[in-house]
Amino acid sequence: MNVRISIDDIAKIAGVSRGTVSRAFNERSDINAKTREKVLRISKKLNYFPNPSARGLAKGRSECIGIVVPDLKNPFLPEMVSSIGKSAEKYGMSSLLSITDNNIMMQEKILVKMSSGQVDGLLITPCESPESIAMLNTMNSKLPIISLKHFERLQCSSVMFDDMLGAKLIIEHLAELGHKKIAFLSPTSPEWSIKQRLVACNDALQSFNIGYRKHYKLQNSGSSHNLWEEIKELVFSGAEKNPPTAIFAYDDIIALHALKAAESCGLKVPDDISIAGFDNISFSEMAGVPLTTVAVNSERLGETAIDLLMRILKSANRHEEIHHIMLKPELIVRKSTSSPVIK
Amino acid sequence: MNVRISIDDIAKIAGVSRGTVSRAFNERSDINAKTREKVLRISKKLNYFPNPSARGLAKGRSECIGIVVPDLKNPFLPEMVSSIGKSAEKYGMSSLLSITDNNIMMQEKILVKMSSGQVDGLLITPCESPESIAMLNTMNSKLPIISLKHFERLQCSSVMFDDMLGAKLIIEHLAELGHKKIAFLSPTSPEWSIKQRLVACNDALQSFNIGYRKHYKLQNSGSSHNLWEEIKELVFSGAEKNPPTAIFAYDDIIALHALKAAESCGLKVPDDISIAGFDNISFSEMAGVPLTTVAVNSERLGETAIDLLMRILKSANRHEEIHHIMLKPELIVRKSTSSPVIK
DNA sequence: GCATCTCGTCCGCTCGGGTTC
DNA sequence: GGAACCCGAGCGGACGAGATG
Repeated sequence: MNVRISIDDIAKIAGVSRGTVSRAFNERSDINAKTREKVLRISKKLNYFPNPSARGLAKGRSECIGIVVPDLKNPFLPEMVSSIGKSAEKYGMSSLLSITDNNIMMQEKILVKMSSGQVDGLLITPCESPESIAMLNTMNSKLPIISLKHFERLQCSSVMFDDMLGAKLIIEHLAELGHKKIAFLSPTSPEWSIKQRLVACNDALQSFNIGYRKHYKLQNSGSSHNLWEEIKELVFSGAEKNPPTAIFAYDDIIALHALKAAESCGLKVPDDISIAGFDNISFSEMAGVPLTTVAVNSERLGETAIDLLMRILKSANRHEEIHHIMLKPELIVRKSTSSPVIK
Repeated sequence: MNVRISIDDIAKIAGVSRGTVSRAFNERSDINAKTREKVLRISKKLNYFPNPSARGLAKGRSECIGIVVPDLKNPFLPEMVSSIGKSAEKYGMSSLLSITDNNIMMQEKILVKMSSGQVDGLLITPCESPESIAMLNTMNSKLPIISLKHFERLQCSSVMFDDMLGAKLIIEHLAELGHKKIAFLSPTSPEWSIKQRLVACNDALQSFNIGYRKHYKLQNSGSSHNLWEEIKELVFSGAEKNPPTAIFAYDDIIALHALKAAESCGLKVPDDISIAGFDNISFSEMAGVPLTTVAVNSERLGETAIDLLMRILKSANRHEEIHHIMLKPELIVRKSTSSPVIK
């Protein structure tokens, strides 16, 4: 019943030695095409596949890549994970997924385990703490690591979307529509990408000679259920004396909440206020008012990251290579932005 | 630089034998607490963790569970995957994720590899084909498999939400609101769960003496971008002579598209038409009109599935055990349903 | 000499019998 | 006679030197 079939069984049935079966599965040249075919045919019939643990031990690599993310709440992340997984599969690599919940201890535990030979390389959306960055810098000499965000002082390769360019595209779009009062709406947390987008915002506003600078900071984290109520309070309450005519939200989730907040106050989007997001998650297209946003092709992100990782893994002097790849985002104009209505 | 530290290094530094280091990492009793602590302290300092491949080979198990899903598009799936991953982590198990894209060949390839010792157990949302089911039935004798859906003739354990009860709750809710014309809106595919919900629908309608039976079948698959346009055509076009006053959508995604379709035709939800979904994905709460739906707690699903898998793995006669666990869903009434307005 | 195959060693660890105090 | 530890075999496969034709 539970007999696990091994390389010896296949060898015996095929009438060859263990080594030959091994060669059949390892794309080595010193094996007759007919023999290989025969071995593979028999293996397939018996659902045999070389034991990955034994293989990993003998080869010194696991043929497995690690994916470490804080959560899968923002739809952008599952899209990315899915694309990473499928790209890895193309190289014959399996994917080990771990969720850190943004907990540094958890991340550390996972990284130690993964770097002990469980995976050959690592794609990570890291926690943003000095300890976390220090640890990644250390690990990177043992294990190729690709960060899916970038931070100051992070010394490993990264693949990410160009935050600054994305923000610039949005601000330019809004400014060109004639908006003079554009606010940025983001979580409070000191995330690198928030900082980047804010800087790009201000730069762009300056280049349009717009002096209005408002940065609304949300207390609740990104996926909180009543985020829109907080936004309502923060942005659309009567307390705001000089309200913006356009809002650039840090991401689509926040933009969608802003949309709901505006509508719940009787405001029409985009007539009364324009709203733009970032990420182009699938729901942004089918919101009540389809969202203007910046598209970051998560498919391409995953593919690029895996391609880079595989290139690094094949490279002899992998430790000297650090690549930073910035993917260009694209402006997607939908219905949630328009010229401000003069009243 | 790239020196991989091994059990022997730790043993040497700690002044003990390899076996003792091993015992420290394996919760075995025959080791002095002080010795264990010392070994673990040294290991931690050097970021040492026993090589999982070597461990897997020696132990005959990988301490890894496999998660196989068609995709991560419907937000329900990432939620489930995330919860599975975190629950597995609690047992010290890593999670190997694979995306099949609903491709049977891909699923087969993945299953063969995983069952070759890559994972100790498997959670899967399987492709619905006879070959797929046959393969799972075969594999189940080699590897504990838990299906996250149930089908006829599937002979392995399953953990899932009670489709029929969920559908019943929705129909009862709508009927009690006074609806007499309730339509079911689902994809065309012959999925088991669609069939289940349809049957439960009809049963419930019958028990309320409602003769109106309309089943709208969508051609596009669940996550298509212009699904709402298809719904508009199918349900809200003038062609429909006897339109329903309430729609029960197969899942929240479809319900949200239906919402958009209705609104794009100038219909008010719920005044002109009630709409209900299934799954309670996070967006259903913050849609323009918050969605009445059936909540299936994905956290609990993941946890239950892993608990069951671990129980099976520990059980001596695992091959004789087949468990089917049905989780009870819960009705969530929001704003998208109300009594029909008499005109 | 070349294509193809066999054989023995080793990968890093776990496990349990044997040993020590 | 335990508690705590050492030691050697073996897990399944990769690999390369040597054998065979």
